Amino acid sequence: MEPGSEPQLDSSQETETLVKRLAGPSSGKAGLALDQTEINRIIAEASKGSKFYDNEKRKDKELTERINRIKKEKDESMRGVDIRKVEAAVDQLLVQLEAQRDLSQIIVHVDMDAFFASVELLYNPELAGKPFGVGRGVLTTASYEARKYGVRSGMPGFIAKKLCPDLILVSNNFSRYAEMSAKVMNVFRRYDSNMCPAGSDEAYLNITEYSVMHGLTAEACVQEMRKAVHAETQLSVSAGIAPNKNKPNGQFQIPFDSASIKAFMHHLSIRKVPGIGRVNERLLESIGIKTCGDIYTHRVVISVMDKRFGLKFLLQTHLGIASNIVEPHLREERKSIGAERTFSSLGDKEKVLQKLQEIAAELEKDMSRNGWTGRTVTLKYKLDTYQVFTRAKTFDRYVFTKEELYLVSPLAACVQYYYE
DNA sequence: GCGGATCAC
DNA sequence: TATGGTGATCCGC
Repeated sequence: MEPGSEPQLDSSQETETLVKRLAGPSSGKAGLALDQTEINRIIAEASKGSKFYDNEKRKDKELTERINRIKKEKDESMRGVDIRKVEAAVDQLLVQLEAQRDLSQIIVHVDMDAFFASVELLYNPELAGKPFGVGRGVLTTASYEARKYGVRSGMPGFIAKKLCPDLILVSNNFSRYAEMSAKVMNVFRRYDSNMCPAGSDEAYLNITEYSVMHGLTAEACVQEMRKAVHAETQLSVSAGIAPNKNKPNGQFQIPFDSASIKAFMHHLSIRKVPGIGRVNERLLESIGIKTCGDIYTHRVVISVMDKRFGLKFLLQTHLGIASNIVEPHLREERKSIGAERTFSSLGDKEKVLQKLQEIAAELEKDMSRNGWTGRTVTLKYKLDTYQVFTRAKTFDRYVFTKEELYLVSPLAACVQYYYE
């Protein structure tokens, strides 16, 4: 490689991935926007020069380097591999996985349409038909009119305004959302008493029993349930019906047979698979995988690098096989509880310690309300460069008071360290 | 057990 | 001018 030619290549490649990264994790998810390339350019332009931009650039560079290391690792791992033999072994595993496919359960994934925005519309009908975003600082959701401009949840308000100058911004009203969420969840529960909420606006249901008991098809059940939600809350809900929890895209029932499911998966972007985020999308793309169909094509590489890519998971994804067990999270299964806050500026050490005490007090309140406790206390702190650090300490006894959380924890020591 | 990363919502 | 909060999991020490 000529000195001078490589950096050029790197920097142009870096720009493309960086511009995409800056657009945020939920960009390009729904194809509502007119011109995603132009939108991404505007976002990148608005971000340029900020510390946030610099941090994203740093992370993008680190990821690119990681990918280059993995590519090298791949070349080394593939040397001397008996491709036919590995293919045969993987194909054998596919046969085994296919034999375990269970089409007996009717799983429904329900998702409220633009939930927070829809609730705001109920309280303020003036907003109907207008582009608006919910949330100050960072948006929690955007109306469909705003989405046409590329406005997305997780996007800072000032960038959303650049994309859509007429955008109206309204504040979050979390108590309203909680109230409406409870109403909606109660409707869902009538169709599956064991349904599993996934956040405030989503849930998984197993309606097998309900449809048998009422002599209804899955589609009829879901139709009825969606009508009930709308009648009781004026909110609309989309649903995907499948033999497992990997929802089809949008409102849709997939036929309950192996061939149809595999055909559906074939062109599905790997990014749609739960658990494959922006990073894994790039890692998989680097070995030629963009769709779930590509998994089969590249099965030998995945198999040889099983530890990095997870062969079994990807083969199941290729086949469209996923968990079909729906159960609510039990209280005892809770692993952690926390509180965090972002400050625009925090002042001196005394101010920082005071804020830490306030957060510890808030956490104590949350913990005592439900009788939660734990042995490991973790401090997470973010610098104004957006770099995030954690420091944790495990005690030989359970802690729960704010004094313990604050004083007995490593928090104070870390802040001390940062200031000295 | 610790710290960094990734992911979903 | 300016980019969130909560909880879970995995990997490599």
